[in-house]
Formats: sequence, structure tokens, C-alpha cells
Amino acid sequence: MNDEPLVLEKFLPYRLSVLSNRLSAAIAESYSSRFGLSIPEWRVMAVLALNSGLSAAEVAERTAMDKVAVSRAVARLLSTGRARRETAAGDRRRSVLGLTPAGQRIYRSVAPALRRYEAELLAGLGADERRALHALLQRLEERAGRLTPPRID
Amino acid sequence: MNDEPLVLEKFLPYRLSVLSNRLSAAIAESYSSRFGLSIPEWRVMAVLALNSGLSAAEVAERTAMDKVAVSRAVARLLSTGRARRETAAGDRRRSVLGLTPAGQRIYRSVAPALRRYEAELLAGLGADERRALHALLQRLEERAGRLTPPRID
DNA sequence: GTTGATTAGTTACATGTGAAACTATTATAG
DNA sequence: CTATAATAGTTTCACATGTAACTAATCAAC
Repeated sequence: MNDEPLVLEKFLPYRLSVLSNRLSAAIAESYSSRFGLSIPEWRVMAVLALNSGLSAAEVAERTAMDKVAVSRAVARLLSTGRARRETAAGDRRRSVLGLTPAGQRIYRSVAPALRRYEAELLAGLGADERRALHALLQRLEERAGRLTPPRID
Repeated sequence: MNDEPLVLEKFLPYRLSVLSNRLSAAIAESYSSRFGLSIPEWRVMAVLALNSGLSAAEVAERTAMDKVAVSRAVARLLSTGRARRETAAGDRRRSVLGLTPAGQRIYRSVAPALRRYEAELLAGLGADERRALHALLQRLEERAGRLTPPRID
């Protein structure tokens, strides 16, 4: 039905991957060089900053990370004094996570820089274009969730 | 100037990362389970299929991979009989890469499935929306290239 | 042409990552 | 209750990946 060749540079998933990797690398470099944070650590911090008291599994949900990655990121945040952990009263399997004051300070230092960066990235777009981008991404996200994976004959 | 919290789920680089990882994982699963190809191997194949005779460095450019990743992917493609390599006449450092017939068969089997997948992904969008998406991505790509990295005070 | 600098590509090392196995705790079935 | 299953989180192992060091070939300068 469609026999055109697959040109990598025009293939949407590839373009998203390249763009995303560029952005992530630039962003990660900033907080890694300043605070020695990895991407998983920063994601956990970003979620805990606004949702104190989550369990590891809940953090995993909201960061799109798997539980192993969360476990490791939390372990490092604990050992560097940036997160705290208690055991949930009533279910001693569950942990109750939060940032320490030191962790909160780091978050308040990193978050605005990343928001500025995002703002610069979007600076070329008008309000309508931003809305369009937002809507398009949302449609793609939904659709990606439902889609049946590629089937190679 | 802007003190709103950074909500991960609304942060553009994060959204792109999650979407891109979902798509890449679904796609990679298909050719990995069918042919044992890794993402780097597939990318190299996709480029060589349409540009036979490239050197490793040229492949690296077009796939946005670094030279080490290309070297390893090529090594595996050679050992599995899917790529061939000669030494460039006139510059014996340079390699001249291409797919073997076996590699071409795999490409012709995988590429249409991925194009169908992309088509399904875009099926919800009208022609105008696709153009808008294309244009927006292009603007973001350009801008990401120029942008100064986030500066944390 | 010999020396030093560059370029192409590979190898080594240290670290990151995912899948599966494991521990501890809680829930469910009988 | 007791036994079995399910859940939260950690650890282990094998493998992937990035950085830096390395080898080989070419280029540039003299």
C-alpha cells in the first residue's frame, strides 16, 4: 500500500528521539555539573517537591520510571541527604518519601533555570502555536498508548 | 520573573522524553524480537539501505549517533552477515559500508511495518495538522541547536 | 622525506540500566 | 488461624553505553 523508503530524518519517532535526547542532555548537564544529580534523581526530586509523602511506586508512576530506577535514585538521594524516608504507618512495606530542606533548596535552585530554558525553547512560538503544540503532543501521547505495536510480517 | 512550580507532566522536554521513549520501545521491540536488532543496528541499516557506500563517520552524522556506537553496531552487523565493509581506495582509514543482500531483505521487511506504525500514529491528524506538527518540530529542532544550556545560579 | 598534528575507527574501563530473583509485609481463601 | 497469593521495594547479574585512551593512516609544514 505504501512503498516509499523509510528516510530516518523524516521518521517521526526518530525525530522525537533526537530532539528529546538533545534537550535532555543539555538539561541534565546543568544539574549534573552543579549538584551531581542524575536524570532519575532530578525527576524524583521534581515530583517529591510538589507531592511530599508519596511512596516509591507512586513516584514511579508519575515519573514514567520503573521501580528499580526509582529505588536507586531514592537510595542516592537519601545518602546525599536530599531526601528522607519513613515507613508508612499501617503498611510497613510502603515508604513515605519527601525532600529534606537541602533537597528543597536544590529544587528551588534548579526548577527556575529549567523553566527559563523551556521558555527560551518556546520563545519562537506564538500563543496559538504553543496551544497547537500542546494539543498535538497530547493527541500523540494518547494515540501512542492505544496503538498496537508494529507488526513485522 | 516566573515563580510557578515545575510540574514534570507539563514540562516540554519531559513530555517529549516520555513520548519518544514509548515509541522507541514499541518499535525496537518489533525488530529486536524478530531479528535481534538493537536500536543502533537498525539505525545504521536504515541509513545504509538508502545510502550505500557511506563511511562510519558519515553514518554517525546521519543517525545522530556517536562514532563508538556506530563502530559497535557495524561490528555486530558484520558478524551477523547483514552489512559488508571495504576499505576506501585512496584513504585506508575510511571504511565503505553497505548492506548485504541479507541485510537488504531485513530492511525491506522492517521498513514498511515502521511506516505503517507511523501512519497509524498520525492517523488522528488531518493534513494541516501534520504540516503544523512538522513545522513545529522543525522550529524546536533549530532552536534546540542554538539555545544556550540552562544556567543554574 | 621527516616530524607533528589531524582524522577514522577501535578498545578498555567505569558506570548505568533492565529483567529477573529475592526479602519482607500484607491480603485473601479456605 | 494457616497457607497461598499478591504487593512494595531491593539486590543481583548480564549487558549496554559513554568517555577517554589508543592504533593506524593521512595531511601539513618545513
